[in-house]
Amino acid sequence: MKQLARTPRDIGHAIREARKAKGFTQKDLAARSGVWQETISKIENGVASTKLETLFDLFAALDLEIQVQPRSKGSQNGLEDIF
Amino acid sequence: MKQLARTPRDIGHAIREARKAKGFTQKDLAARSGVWQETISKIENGVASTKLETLFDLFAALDLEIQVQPRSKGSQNGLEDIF
DNA sequence: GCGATCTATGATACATAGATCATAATGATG
DNA sequence: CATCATTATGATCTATGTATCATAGATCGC
Repeated sequence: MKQLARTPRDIGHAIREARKAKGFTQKDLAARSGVWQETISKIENGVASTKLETLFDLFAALDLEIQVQPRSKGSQNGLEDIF
Repeated sequence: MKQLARTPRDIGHAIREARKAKGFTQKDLAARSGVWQETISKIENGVASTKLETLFDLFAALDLEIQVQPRSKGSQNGLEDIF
């Protein structure tokens, strides 16, 4: 399961998906990551721009990592060679 | 050119690489992204945890995007099935 | 529908990221 | 070496992200 992200909102979605995929509640994730449930709620909803530090705390708790790559051409879905 | 990132420092490296690959100075990137040269310097050196917003400003100017994915097992280099 | 769990929201306080200016340090080049 | 471009550092101010507590709203099982 890979998720492209170009906006804070995209990141929020990816986190929510990963959290649910693991069967965690926000409170669970809070406990595992050290980030508060309220903060997680905001992040998942893209309400606020997050600090990288916080993001990586969440990623660690969710066993996620990110890959920095050139923008895939012509689409938002991460598939290349659409045209 | 894909760069794994699990820490703010990793992100800084990726940004510096991408910037140089495009032949931009920090000042160039500042002009294109709206982020100040001084701030870019700090980010590239992993001195400070960045805001996602700022990060995506830089990514946009560098034609980068990120992909959120499960941590690759057993290594830091993004290759799977090492063992 | 009720109660319990889960998520969102509002307020306050504090820490810190980023803008901004000045300047120092470093690096490349004639 | 001297100069110019590039990058780093230091200070101040402002904006905002996060912790924290309280609670409202939503969701789900019974």
